[in-house]
Amino acid sequence: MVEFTAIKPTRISDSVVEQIEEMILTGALRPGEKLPPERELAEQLGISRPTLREAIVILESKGLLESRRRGGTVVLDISEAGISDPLFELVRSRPGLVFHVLELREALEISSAYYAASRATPEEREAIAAKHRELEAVYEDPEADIETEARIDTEFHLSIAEASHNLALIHVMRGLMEVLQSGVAFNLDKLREEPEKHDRIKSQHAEICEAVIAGDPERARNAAGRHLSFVQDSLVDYTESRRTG
Amino acid sequence: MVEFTAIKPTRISDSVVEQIEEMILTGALRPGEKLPPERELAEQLGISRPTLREAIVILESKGLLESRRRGGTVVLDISEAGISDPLFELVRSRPGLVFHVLELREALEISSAYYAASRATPEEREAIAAKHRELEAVYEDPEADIETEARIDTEFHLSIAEASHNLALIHVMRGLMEVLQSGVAFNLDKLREEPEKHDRIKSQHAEICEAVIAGDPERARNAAGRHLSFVQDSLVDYTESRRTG
DNA sequence: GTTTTTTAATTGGCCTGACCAAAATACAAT
DNA sequence: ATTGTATTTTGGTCAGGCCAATTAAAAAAC
Repeated sequence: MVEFTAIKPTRISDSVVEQIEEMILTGALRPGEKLPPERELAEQLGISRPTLREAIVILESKGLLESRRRGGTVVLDISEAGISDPLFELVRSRPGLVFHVLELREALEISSAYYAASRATPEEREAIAAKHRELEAVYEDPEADIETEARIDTEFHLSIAEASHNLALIHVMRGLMEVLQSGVAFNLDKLREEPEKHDRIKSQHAEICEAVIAGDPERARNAAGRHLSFVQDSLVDYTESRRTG
Repeated sequence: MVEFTAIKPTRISDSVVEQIEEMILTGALRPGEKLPPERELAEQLGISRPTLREAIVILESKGLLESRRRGGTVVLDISEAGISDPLFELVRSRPGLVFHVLELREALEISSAYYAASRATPEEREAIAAKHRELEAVYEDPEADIETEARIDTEFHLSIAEASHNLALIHVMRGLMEVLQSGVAFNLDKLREEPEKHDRIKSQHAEICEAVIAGDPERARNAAGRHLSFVQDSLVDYTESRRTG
């Protein structure tokens, strides 16, 4: 008995998607270029407008096109598209989910800190301390840009996760931090611009660092919890204030 | 000078995409389930069929739905859609990582229970209670096979995660439970065969359930923590005893 | 009575044609 | 010249219809 794979009759809109996708990828359609108006293009392709629109909205959801009323449909920059993690896509398309991700991060950081305090090797403790010193240095440096600070911050937290000796935890944390940093980080960065909050974050980092290095799991866990709660609350405040005034 | 961010008038099809997407991600729409016929659904949503179709083809291109002529539109298995999770492969190749996954699960369950107790709607609380009753019934049924019990068990825990209203949490929990169930479940199932431990798990489930339904976040969090700690410890015991004797 | 064939109903795929509203342009008025 | 007002372009949406695949029911054949 031979096995046959189910065949899917190609939908007309799907082949249009492929066609335009290829034109964009090969450079036949360059970023910024404008597609013909829907009515016109539909006629050129010999299909109806609703069908063409199906293709267009798909390409739009893929981040390859953008349509504006009266403005036509333009090709976007491909370099801004990409990344396959479904979670990433989700958050990118719906910024409100940052809070979900932060809650998840809180859960993970608490565990990370706890296990790191219990299990970290002397080398790992030293690595964490080193990252923390680096972070403090960036804090003091008026020249340092916000992006560098965010990167070091992330690395500091990841170094703790790594010391937890839990591959699953590390795996998820890595993905999470990536999501938070690319495309959403601007939100978090705003926090750093408020000196008062900046200072509290600084001391929270120090506390986590000390607890982990001292090998006090309970204290590390609590410190991590406080830190993430504070970040969440601050972000809520910021979002609120921007919304209302 | 105030800064204004460009606003894009939401397209109807996009909001439908979000709506259905969320229903799938939260589990309101389960894999295999069939959507109403396009004409009917369009009427329910108060929109036209072409517009609804735009939403459907987008979801199809994302791998969340599949439409067949005459067959209707069905929800695909999200886990099969994004095969990409490396965690799965990792655990498969190294069974020792079950403990890592269990620790991660502990972190997630604690948060899930906490937020579920805070945020669950009456419907969700009832759903959780129903799953728990189902689980209790399986406990009593001497005919029930271990596999069914494991499945219901998983569903019970997932129903709590879903009530947390946190998509990121749900997303990771789903993947985790799948990893635990396929290929590693045999380990956990052994626990059920020891009557004494079985009973304790049973009462722990009851406690989590009660706390979540009562809306007591602290108690829910603690109950979840105790449960997962116990599962971990039991598994350590079992692994030890098998290794030494 | 069981199997095969025919028929009918359901449902996604596609089309035509139209109206609306946002936005850019051209034009008129101040 | 600047402001205000039509006009036109163009995406967003709707309405209703036809086609074709597929399944389920009914009829026919065995």
